[in-house]
Amino acid sequence: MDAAPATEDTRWLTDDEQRIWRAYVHASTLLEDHLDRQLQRDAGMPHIYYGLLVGLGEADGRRLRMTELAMKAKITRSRLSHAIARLEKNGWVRREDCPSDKRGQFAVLTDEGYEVLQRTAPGHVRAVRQAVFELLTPEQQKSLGEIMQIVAEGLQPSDAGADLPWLR
Amino acid sequence: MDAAPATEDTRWLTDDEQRIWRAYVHASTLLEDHLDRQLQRDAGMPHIYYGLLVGLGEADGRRLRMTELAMKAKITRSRLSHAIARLEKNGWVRREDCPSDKRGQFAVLTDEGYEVLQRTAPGHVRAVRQAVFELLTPEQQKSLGEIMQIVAEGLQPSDAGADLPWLR
DNA sequence: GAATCCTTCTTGAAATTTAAACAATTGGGG
DNA sequence: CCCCAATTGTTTAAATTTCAAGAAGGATTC
Repeated sequence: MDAAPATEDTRWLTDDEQRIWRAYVHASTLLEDHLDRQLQRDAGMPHIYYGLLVGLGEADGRRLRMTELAMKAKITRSRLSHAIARLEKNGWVRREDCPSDKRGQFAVLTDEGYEVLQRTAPGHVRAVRQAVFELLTPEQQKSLGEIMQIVAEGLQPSDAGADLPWLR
Repeated sequence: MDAAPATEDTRWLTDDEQRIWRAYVHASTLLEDHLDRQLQRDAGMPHIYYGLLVGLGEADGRRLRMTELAMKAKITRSRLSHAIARLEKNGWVRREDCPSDKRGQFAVLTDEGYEVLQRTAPGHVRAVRQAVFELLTPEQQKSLGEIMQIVAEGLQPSDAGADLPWLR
């Protein structure tokens, strides 16, 4: 809990940058709250848990290794362990041992979990549409995608091009 | 935990919309995690708590009614109560009774809290710069601000124009 | 001024997340 | 084969958030 070097003068945010940053923080907070409530009400789980079911639903055999799922969802393995335990209690996911690696576990979407997904997906898509896409012009949508792609890449550089080390 | 009307065909997200939405979800997740870790490490508190101190620091007399602070930070009063209790233990905030409303409480930034803010703000600003502003063109920054402003307004309509009810 | 509803804030319990530590297994060198 | 570092996933406890309920003061109504 130490501090940052105050030696050199800090380059503060300009007024414009402040407005932009605050708009982002507020909007993302409100949006996440909104979607959490929508899904908690209609599907009985928070947004991140819903994302786990979606991830499994899209995977081959509706199953994924824990680590893969954690990476896909951008959460820690620890957090995933707890989340899957909860979803298992709901009967929406089950675990299976990995044959080729005795340490490994698969998280598998159950039929019941798949039904939950089918039943609740329309409402969630509608919520996202109403909160975001219906309010933005096509240009703004495109811009949002590009911006978020850049930010994500900055925080979690993908290995695209990792086989071309001389380009780095 | 009921579902949404599957009667009418759902209007799913297009491929483009999917990409945009996923980019947003991933980037915002990564960014919030990143800032939480940065502030937890350097300031000993999560991002939202830091925002509370900032809110108080900017207020007249470095104090705000609980409800005002909760609205400014976009969190529930309950969550704020717990958060302020924690910040009080740290000695960074103290509570004071409101003279004009016996139900009311002020959250007041202490000198110690102010110092924490001063000491840690440069590092936080740097983190935000590095993760966002340095990666975006001026046009993208402007666009981001506009988009987030729109989304926030959609989820939490301000009362701008509330005195012109005939316009609604 | 009494009844009633609303607002303000807190509380306690349950759910979730974080952080750190751990067991089990794998894979690579020597 | 043996040693050792890295990987995989879980577990525990502490911190935080959510949810529902409630205490207390204020505001409105009649």
